[in-house]
Amino acid sequence: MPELPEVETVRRGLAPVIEGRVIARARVNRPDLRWPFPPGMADRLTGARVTRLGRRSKYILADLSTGETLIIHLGMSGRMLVSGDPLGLFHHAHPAPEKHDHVVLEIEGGARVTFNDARRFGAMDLVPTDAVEGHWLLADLGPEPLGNTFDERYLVARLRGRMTPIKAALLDQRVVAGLGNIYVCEALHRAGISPRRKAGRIAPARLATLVPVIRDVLAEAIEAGGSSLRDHRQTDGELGYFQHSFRAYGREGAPCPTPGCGGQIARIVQSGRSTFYCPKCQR
DNA sequence: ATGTGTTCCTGTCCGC
DNA sequence: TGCGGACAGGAACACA
Repeated sequence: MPELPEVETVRRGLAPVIEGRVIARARVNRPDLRWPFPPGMADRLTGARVTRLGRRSKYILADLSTGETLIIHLGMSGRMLVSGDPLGLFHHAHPAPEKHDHVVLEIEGGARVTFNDARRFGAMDLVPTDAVEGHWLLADLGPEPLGNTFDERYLVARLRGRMTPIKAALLDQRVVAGLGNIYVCEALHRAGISPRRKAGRIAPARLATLVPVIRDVLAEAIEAGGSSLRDHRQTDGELGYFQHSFRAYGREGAPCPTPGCGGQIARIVQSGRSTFYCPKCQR
């Protein structure tokens, strides 16, 4: 499911279509996703202008002229597809409705934004804009990995004493917000750190190398439109293509791409989730 | 507090 | 083809 690069890709595709525009009509086709929609959500969206489309971690935040903000999480399989873009340059005419089209926003001027989420692990909520940071889903999030407060000092201090494997620590959204299974595997491979190593037992200098590596892999993935394994699509329906640049994720049995390593990518399970890494060059 | 396992839901793929 | 099981990009929740 979408991690930070996929969510940012979706935000960037959505922004030119809805930022500054009015939601002419909102429609919900079921009462809930992972949780019930907030009361009267469709009515509260209808007629509102989207003043700004932002992102925090894996959440898309649509600030509205009504003083509220629509919080959107794509869960594992959520997509936001744009159709009928009046510019006609990037987006297709309205396609036939699909199974799992749960929320549809008709934008003044003719564009349509459709939220489709087969597995329904996604979520939406609508709260006063000044309450977004304190929202229970966002309140405990750690720093943005591409932001200034995520630096070597922070990471070393934050992981001091932690006995959990570094893989699990980086998946913990309170430590750093926005990484998921793919980009944690990719970052650890690039840093040459074993995913099994206890987070608090890694030498600070080695831990510090993770910071630029995480930034790099996320930036490259955003540049590539994210990674499409099965569900992720850009807002125009196109695939992302960063999956072609994976060095470890999903490559069990393949040769390790590290120059001169000669090892083989292995798959293990850590706290119920697949980890891909090279046992030879990741120590 | 910290760490781990389970759970939500649907779709797809692989082996028999 | 059909069927069962494993697995999937998240993360809240319950429990040791």
